[in-house]
Amino acid sequence: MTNKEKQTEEIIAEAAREVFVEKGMAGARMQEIADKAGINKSLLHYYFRSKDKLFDFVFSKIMGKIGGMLQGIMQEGVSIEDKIGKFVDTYTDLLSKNPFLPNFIFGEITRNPDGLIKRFASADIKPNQLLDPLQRQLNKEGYTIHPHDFILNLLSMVIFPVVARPIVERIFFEGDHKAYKEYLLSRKLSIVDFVMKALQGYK
Amino acid sequence: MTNKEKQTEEIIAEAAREVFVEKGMAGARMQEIADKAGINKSLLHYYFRSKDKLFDFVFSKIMGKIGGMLQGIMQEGVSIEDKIGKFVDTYTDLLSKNPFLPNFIFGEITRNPDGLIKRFASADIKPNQLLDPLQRQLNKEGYTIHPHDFILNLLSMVIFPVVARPIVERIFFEGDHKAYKEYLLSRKLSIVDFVMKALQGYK
DNA sequence: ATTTGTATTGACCATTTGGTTAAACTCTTT
DNA sequence: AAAGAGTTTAACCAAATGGTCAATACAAAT
Repeated sequence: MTNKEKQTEEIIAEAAREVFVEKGMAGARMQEIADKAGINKSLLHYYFRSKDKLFDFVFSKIMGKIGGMLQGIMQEGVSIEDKIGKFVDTYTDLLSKNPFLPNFIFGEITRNPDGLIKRFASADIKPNQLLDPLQRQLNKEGYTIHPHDFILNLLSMVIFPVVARPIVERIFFEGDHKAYKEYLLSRKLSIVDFVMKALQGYK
Repeated sequence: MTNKEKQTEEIIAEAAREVFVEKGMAGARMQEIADKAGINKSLLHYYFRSKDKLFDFVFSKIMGKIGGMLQGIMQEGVSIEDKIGKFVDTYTDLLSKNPFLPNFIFGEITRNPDGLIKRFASADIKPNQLLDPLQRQLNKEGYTIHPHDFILNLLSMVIFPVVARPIVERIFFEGDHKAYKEYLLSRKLSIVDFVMKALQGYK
């Protein structure tokens, strides 16, 4: 039945997401996905014809979700500082709950860069619709920093500490995971502060 | 002969480094390493007993090299601004020549975080010897920023744009690789500028 | 209850892949 | 040149892995 179909497909997709995100395309095993979904391996191929197809499905879904969040934040006509704050807040929470996500995304994008164009298209993400308004806004508020630098610095400071989690956790907090997570959340304020202080220098 | 042995081992290690760094542990194939080294696959196992051992050798060597560079820069008794400048310069060049390096390192460290402790020990890296002097220096020069935030922000801005290369290259430069690379180098100044401007706010 | 279409499974297959082994080659030593 | 140690190769192996297929369980419709 369609209802049952939808449910099983959902269960499989979620199991696949977890395994793919943690192990990557090459490291993921169809058997492990099947086990995690509590089904037979053949059923994976019944719903999604191949590993590639399943991966594609999972990856596109993730990209769409992330891109959508970004567009939501950036499109609102609020001040630079509020945008920064909301961006840092939203993505810090997201990454805090999905620590493997950045590594997964960048790893797979590096492995197959050509897929990016297709994915942007299918997820309906239009980068220029994010960049151009930001540039105008920076101009209008009198900041001379190039928007490429601005957005990249901001993204870096939010995402990188998650990518480098094992190192940060060990070196800064002697392996204390709780301390690391608290620090990550405390960076919400810290990053906004840092960026705003830097921006003052560009006025 | 020991001379010949050394030479072949070197060739193998270099081939293995290239393949491992680009494909990761799970994605790398012993056959591909053998091909790249221009030798028989059996010879890989003759020199390095297993894929794991070979990987371990390659990874430790890389970590040692990177850690060494970092220690070299940080230990010198120069001003904060000069340290930042030298750090950004050195690592931007390194990453520009080894674009797969960050993804590789963070991917593998995420895959096997426990190996980190062992690796730091064997590469003779002592994180506190880097952090403590920096903290004192920030204090002495009157900056109130926490050294964790400072060092993480700096690392982020240098490393992240390389990790996210395919995305940056596509969105910012419509896939123009040369433009991306030039931008990466131009960030040397841009980052130092940004960080110094931010630091002014912490005085 | 029987049929019919869908969902699910177990057994099986072909290929890939890390690894082994015995033979062959090379180079040095005597 | 013969011996011998170290180096390199081709052939092979066992396990893992993505994928197929025929058979079965299941649910709804007749």
